[in-house]
Amino acid sequence: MRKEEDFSEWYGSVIEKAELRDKRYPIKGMDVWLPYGWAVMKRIDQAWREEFDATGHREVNFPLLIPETEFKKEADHVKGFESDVYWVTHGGLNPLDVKLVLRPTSETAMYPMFALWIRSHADLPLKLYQIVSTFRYETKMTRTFLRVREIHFFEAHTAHATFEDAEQQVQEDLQIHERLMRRFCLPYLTSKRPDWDKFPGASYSLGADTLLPSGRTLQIATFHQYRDNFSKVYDVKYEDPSGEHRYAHQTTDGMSERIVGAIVAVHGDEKGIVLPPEVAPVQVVIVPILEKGRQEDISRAARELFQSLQSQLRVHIDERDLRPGEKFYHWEARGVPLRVELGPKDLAKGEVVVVQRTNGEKRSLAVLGLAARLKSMLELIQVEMFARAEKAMKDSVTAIARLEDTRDGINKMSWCGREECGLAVGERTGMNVLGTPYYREAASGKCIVCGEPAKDVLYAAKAY
RNA sequence: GGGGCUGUGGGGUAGCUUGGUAUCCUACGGGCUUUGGGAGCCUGAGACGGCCGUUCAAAUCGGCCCAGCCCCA
Repeated sequence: MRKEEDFSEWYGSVIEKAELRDKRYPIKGMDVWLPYGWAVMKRIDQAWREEFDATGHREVNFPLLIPETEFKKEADHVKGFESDVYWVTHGGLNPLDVKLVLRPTSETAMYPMFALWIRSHADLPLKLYQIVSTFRYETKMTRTFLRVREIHFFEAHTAHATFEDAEQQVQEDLQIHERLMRRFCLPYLTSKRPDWDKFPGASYSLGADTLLPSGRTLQIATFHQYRDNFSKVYDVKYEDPSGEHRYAHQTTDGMSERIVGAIVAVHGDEKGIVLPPEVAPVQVVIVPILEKGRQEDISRAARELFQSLQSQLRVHIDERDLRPGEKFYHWEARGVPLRVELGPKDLAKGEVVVVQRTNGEKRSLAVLGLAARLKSMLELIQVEMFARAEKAMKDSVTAIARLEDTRDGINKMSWCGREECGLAVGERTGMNVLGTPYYREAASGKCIVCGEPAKDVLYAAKAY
């Protein structure tokens, strides 16, 4: 199955072959995480924790249910979500007096508590995050990792004394993402979402979009500046040094299991998925090549090798009673970055054969000093995978001067900045307007819609 | 939001028009021989989405439900 020819079918089949998720669970949009898929997800969770812990965030865990009364306090927020949340309406057989919402995101769960926790400026900034399931009642077609009804979600929520501090937080979030996406080997474009498409309740929203091989973009992270929109509604106030009571300024930063979907889509090939070394649950798989009469010797050598590598790498030894070829296919489908083959010929020479998943290259390496060699190979693979994906994304950017010229990939155009023209881009091309580049690019020429002088660059693409 | 299509072992399918014994591939269990790219032979187990109806008899006909897919807005 070639991914360029039928991305949809390819995507589904590699997930199945790699045993990441089982989509046969009888609820639309709710797939079962299989051990290997969950292991990948946990690596990503771990990366999130490392980066956010290192920047002074603390992990919390809020209840899944939110009372309707809290949920409905912020008008724009409710409007954005009420049509696609799950409602809990009964306790046992009795209708509830106050219905409960399964969180679609946790602002309305957290902020009433923030109001209790934050008393003075000394309590700020408050920087928390959680990794939990959130729920959205998707009516459109669902797709594993990319559009689901139960979302494995990362959300960081912060509260600050001033707008400037909150802006500083957004900057920190962007830096965190720079590091995270290197680890995930996902290039992205950071856009300021147009006003009509910002997160419900936000002052402004930024989105990070990556490019999938289908030519469509996928949002893989969002950052929101709330100013005091939520704090006014949830009464999140602090006393400043002069004794004045002021509303906090808040931000959020969100990511999800879509990261896994993006990695699958961006890096996979006809053999299966290809995992970046940083997120691979197994970085090196050892396959002993047994030979009649020498099984014992070879097995022993393979186990010794396994022991010697174990403390430095995530390594697995495949001792199943299968032919080597079948094991090769098995681990390739799962995207393991390096395979180490150890057979009678290698044993005689004190070497192993190392095969790289990204390009299939084989090389013989001495067992002596192997761990260090493997580690440096993994580092190189990590860098190469990012670079290759980044090139593909950048190459897909097309500057267009007429709406009829849009094509797959990311379309770049000039815009006068008026909402009606921005909306027209979406309506007349069938594409999603991603927004204006966050890292400002000089606008030139005329607005692609009205022909007035351009004030901004606008990006648009078909999006998931 | 509107319209269309499809549900057969774990996965992929044939059979449905014209009602009667469910096909093949793959995966799976056991055994022996094998092992440097998906092994071979022997053997075993496994399915008509659910409910109701029509009928002597339903995978096949009808209704409802559930699930999945596609197209349009």
